[in-house]
Amino acid sequence: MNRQATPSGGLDDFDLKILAILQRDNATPQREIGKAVNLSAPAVQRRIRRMEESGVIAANVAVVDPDKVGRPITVIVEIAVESERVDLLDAAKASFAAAPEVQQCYYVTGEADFVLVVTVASMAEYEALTRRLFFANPNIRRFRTLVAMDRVKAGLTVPLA
Amino acid sequence: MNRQATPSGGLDDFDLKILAILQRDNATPQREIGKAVNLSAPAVQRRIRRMEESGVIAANVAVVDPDKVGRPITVIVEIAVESERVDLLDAAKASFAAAPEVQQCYYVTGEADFVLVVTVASMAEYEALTRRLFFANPNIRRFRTLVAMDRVKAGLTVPLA
DNA sequence: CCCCTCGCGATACAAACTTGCGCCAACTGA
DNA sequence: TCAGTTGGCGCAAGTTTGTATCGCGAGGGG
Repeated sequence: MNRQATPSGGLDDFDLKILAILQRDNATPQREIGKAVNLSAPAVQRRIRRMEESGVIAANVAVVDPDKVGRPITVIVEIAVESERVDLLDAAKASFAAAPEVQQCYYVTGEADFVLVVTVASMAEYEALTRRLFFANPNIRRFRTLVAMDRVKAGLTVPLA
Repeated sequence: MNRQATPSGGLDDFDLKILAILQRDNATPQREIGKAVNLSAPAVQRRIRRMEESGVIAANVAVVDPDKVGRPITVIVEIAVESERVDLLDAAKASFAAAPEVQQCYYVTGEADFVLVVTVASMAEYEALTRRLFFANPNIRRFRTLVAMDRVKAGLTVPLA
């Protein structure tokens, strides 16, 4: 085991460099990655596979521009619940997670209980979503809507080392 | 022009189906995509290329699990500014966008002016970030921190049609 | 001191992508 | 109505890319 100086997760510097490249563009040929990190293509391939199997790489996806597919509106929603009973929270989580308009959902501490990032085609659609997800759930005490005027930055990139 | 019934963007049903697949897994072979949508592999390839060039597909990336690379903490930050002067807002946007810990940044209407999604390794790192991004900027009036206890759902998937 | 294990590099193979070509359908304008 | 034009599809060949196998060298433990 010569994977040296691994601060966490069993990843060495090679893995981190490969991840950084894949995070930016996962269509990069393995040979090119190998050249960039001074490793052979098969070695790169083995490391990628290992990271996919271990879940370090959770998915390989295409990022779609919401504006270009008729979904120009992003809203952030803060939600406060009545009761923090586990079953009720789980039900809320499940309903949020099941909605395709909900890109992201975080259960948080602080003045709110949930924060949602939602993509919709129109405010009418958002209004319909509020009925379906919020007003229909008696455990939701109130929610606060913040409409995004500018999507300054939107990604899932994780800083590496 | 037989691209029929295109509600927006010049995309037909084939394109949308292809997008739906690529959004879930962009390593899917084109041949397999072709079989799924009843098109030949080259046709799929042409459509993908066109969508990449037109920006419908903004990027092809690997999604990295933050937990697995030593960044277990996600926080949502709401920021209120003093002045809405354009140059000051742009400066703030630029500073947020430049920070690698900031995954997402939205400029919003409502009680807050910005919403940030931030990934950090520890609260100490977050504290350092607040100094660097918030306290160092006199135009930031106040900020509210919501620490995520559960990342219920986190993606960039856009609902299609 | 030797053996065992593990990872890397090189090569060979298989699969996927990419390109060029001919065909067909739909739109345009006379 | 009909010819011209445009744009997309499928097929097949060429090329790139990904994948498996082998042997080698470097630690670690018996």
